Amino acid sequence: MTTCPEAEDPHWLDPAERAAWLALTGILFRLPSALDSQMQRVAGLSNFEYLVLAMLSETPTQTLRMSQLAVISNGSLSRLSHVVARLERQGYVRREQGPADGRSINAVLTDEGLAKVVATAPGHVNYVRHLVFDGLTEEQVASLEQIGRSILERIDPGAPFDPAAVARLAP
Amino acid sequence: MTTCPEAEDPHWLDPAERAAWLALTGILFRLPSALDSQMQRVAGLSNFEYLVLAMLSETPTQTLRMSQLAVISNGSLSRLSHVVARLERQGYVRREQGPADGRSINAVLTDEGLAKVVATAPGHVNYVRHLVFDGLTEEQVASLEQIGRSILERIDPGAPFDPAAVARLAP
DNA sequence: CGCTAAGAGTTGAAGCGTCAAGGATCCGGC
DNA sequence: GCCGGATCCTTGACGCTTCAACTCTTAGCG
Repeated sequence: MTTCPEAEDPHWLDPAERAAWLALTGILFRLPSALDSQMQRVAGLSNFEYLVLAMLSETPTQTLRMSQLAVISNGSLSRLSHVVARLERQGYVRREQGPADGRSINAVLTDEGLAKVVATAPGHVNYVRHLVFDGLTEEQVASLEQIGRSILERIDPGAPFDPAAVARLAP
Repeated sequence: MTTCPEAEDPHWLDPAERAAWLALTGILFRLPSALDSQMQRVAGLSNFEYLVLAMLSETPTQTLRMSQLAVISNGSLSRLSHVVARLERQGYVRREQGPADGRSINAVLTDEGLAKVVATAPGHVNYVRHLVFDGLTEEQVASLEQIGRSILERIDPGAPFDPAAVARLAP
């Protein structure tokens, strides 16, 4: 992101690319809002807060250290710190010292937090399915994955793709 | 968005869908940040601010009424109002009464605003090409458009897809 | 052993978006 | 001709994210 080609070469998008770009930016603006407002309405959570809880819930011990949690939930450490502070205030998460490294802090999902995820997840999945997958063929789903991976690889070369894979690295 | 199926039916995503969903959420989180920070760095503008200026510049008279501009730049009217206020302070945009309807306000791109777009657009397009299109085949580009349209149609049924088409409706 | 550099996490301030409220103008029925 | 509702836009407050310090800890190196 720091080094990138910005050579001025007015080489515009062709019509097919332009159409695709329009569709992509439309998604970029509208899908997060849709997810956020549904989540806010039915669970009183932001989409990112839910994601943090969900990631914790998918781990064997409901525990993840902050820096890992930040990566797999696609957020900065600073953002996560603020969010976990809020979630802790609401009783969904608890923070404790990691045993090995004196610098590390583990976020732990509380029972209430787990209950919240269990209560919220099905509706969330249904909504995602309704907005995205119900309208796509199998081939399109496969294509979407390939396209997404390609773009992600270009934004952040060598970045981990699957959150679960990152979580499994946990000590 | 107000009415949607939330019947609790724990019908999870299959592996292919899950992989696609991971890729899509990755894009949803990371692509906007990447675009925003590049735009901030090279032009001192947010991506949304740039979009507003760009939409105005593509219009024959560099003029669009606020409500239309809000739609084609994928934002709420309130957001646009704040943003145009900032852009006006910077001298890139001017606001004037629409002649026909006493309620309508036209946003007009100033000469400085046009110059800003002209200076910024090539680098932006190159960056978009670099992040997105350089990694995709023709078939994938076509597929991306279809997928995007499908999702957008489901988020907001009957919404206009092509900004240019909306702009052409301008009186 | 110190001593410096790098990593982990937190904090506070500043900026932006959303939401709810409000003022202004237009339209439709009576 | 006028009153009620709808449309267009703005405003202010609040909440969240980012950014830039800052603290505390660990690792490397002489």
